[in-house]
Amino acid sequence: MRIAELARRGGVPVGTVKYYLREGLLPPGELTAATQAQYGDSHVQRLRLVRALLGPGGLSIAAIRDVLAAIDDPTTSVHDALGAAHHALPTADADPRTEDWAEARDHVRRWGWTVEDDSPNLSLLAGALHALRTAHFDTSDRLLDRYADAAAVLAEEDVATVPTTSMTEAVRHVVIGTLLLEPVLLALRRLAHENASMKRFTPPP
Amino acid sequence: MRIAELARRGGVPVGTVKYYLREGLLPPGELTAATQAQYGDSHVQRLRLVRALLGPGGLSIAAIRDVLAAIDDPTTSVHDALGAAHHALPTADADPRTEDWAEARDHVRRWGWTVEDDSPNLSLLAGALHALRTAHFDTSDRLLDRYADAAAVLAEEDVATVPTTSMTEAVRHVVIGTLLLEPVLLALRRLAHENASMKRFTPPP
DNA sequence: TTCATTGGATAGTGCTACTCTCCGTTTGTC
DNA sequence: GACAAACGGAGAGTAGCACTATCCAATGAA
Repeated sequence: MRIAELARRGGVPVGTVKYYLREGLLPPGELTAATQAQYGDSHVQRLRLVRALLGPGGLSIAAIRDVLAAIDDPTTSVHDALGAAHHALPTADADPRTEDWAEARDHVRRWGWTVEDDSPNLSLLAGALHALRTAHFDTSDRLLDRYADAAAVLAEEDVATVPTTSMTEAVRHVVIGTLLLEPVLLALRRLAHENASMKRFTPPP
Repeated sequence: MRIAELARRGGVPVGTVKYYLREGLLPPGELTAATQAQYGDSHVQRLRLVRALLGPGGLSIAAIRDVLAAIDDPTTSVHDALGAAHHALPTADADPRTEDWAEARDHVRRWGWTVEDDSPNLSLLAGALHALRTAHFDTSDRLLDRYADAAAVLAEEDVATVPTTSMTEAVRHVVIGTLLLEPVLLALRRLAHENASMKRFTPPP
């Protein structure tokens, strides 16, 4: 197919496809002449993946480029691909202060989790906890433990369902599952809040 | 205090404070002369709240304005404040297709949750599920049920710990808890993924 | 033959969250 | 009492991002 059909099947304007090609998010098509190229189904799938990561996934163009590079690199291990996905995500702009970072690390240690010492996710947690504190919102260890328990249960499940057939598939599954299930989880939590708040604060008719 | 100290205590440049004043995110100080105003501790707290919502919270200036208006309005009920917070959040730009929306609603019904028929969170869930599908990521009902269970447990806990002393405090607690615990949950899930992936895919030394 | 479409490159747009500059006024300091 | 620094307020300007528009020569379909 040519660029117009690729754009149509991906649900985006032609100009946007050209932009993605320029930015390296889509591999170039196979040139059949100086001004003619062919695209295949793999291009359609890649385009749709880019759109999913851009929208609900909340990634930037640059972050998507990193994630795709990790997916495409045949030497990437599943664990490294997950790391690449984490590194590619929007990190806290300013590195959190040492005390916040230490607090985050202590929590993780308390739960018996093994993570990299310089994991960007530790900075993320530190930043999130710092934000709560500056907003004067008390977070008891008990509350955090519950959140950690829930996160652990979901993560175990996610990792357990990684396909072992092909490394490429495994990497794809881990990256997409990590990134695209996040908005699902947030939406579910908000809906659950709505339900719980309804039951608690509005009297039945 | 005057604007320079307010800015220092909030950790932002003076120009940014002026911008927030202009945008209505901070109430004006008390004028003591034509070019002199006094700010209090409440301004510092409000400024820090704005920064927390802007950074880890991921809200836009306009969204923050709506959330603050709900917090400040003495007639807001706790349930309405939660709704205001949800409405203020970045919603999926395009309204999801009817089939996605119906699927989301069916899931919620299956879990026995009571939510508004036109809740923006339903659109959010629909968009998130649609993104997974376009990325060719299979989501079994069983997986979704696990995520829903986890979300329900956390939401029950969150709603149960809302202070009942003062309505203003309750509204503040609900809004901040809803918005600022989201990045905490995401960070925890990523750390749990890192831990689970480490245990599963890298052999012990 | 005609005319829209193609791949490719460059420049421009709209939006957001600031940031800069300017103004006349006030304050603290010498 | 002089005077530089800081003040509140307003408007214009900036940087980054994700496109979007325009142009070009070459090509394909009618």
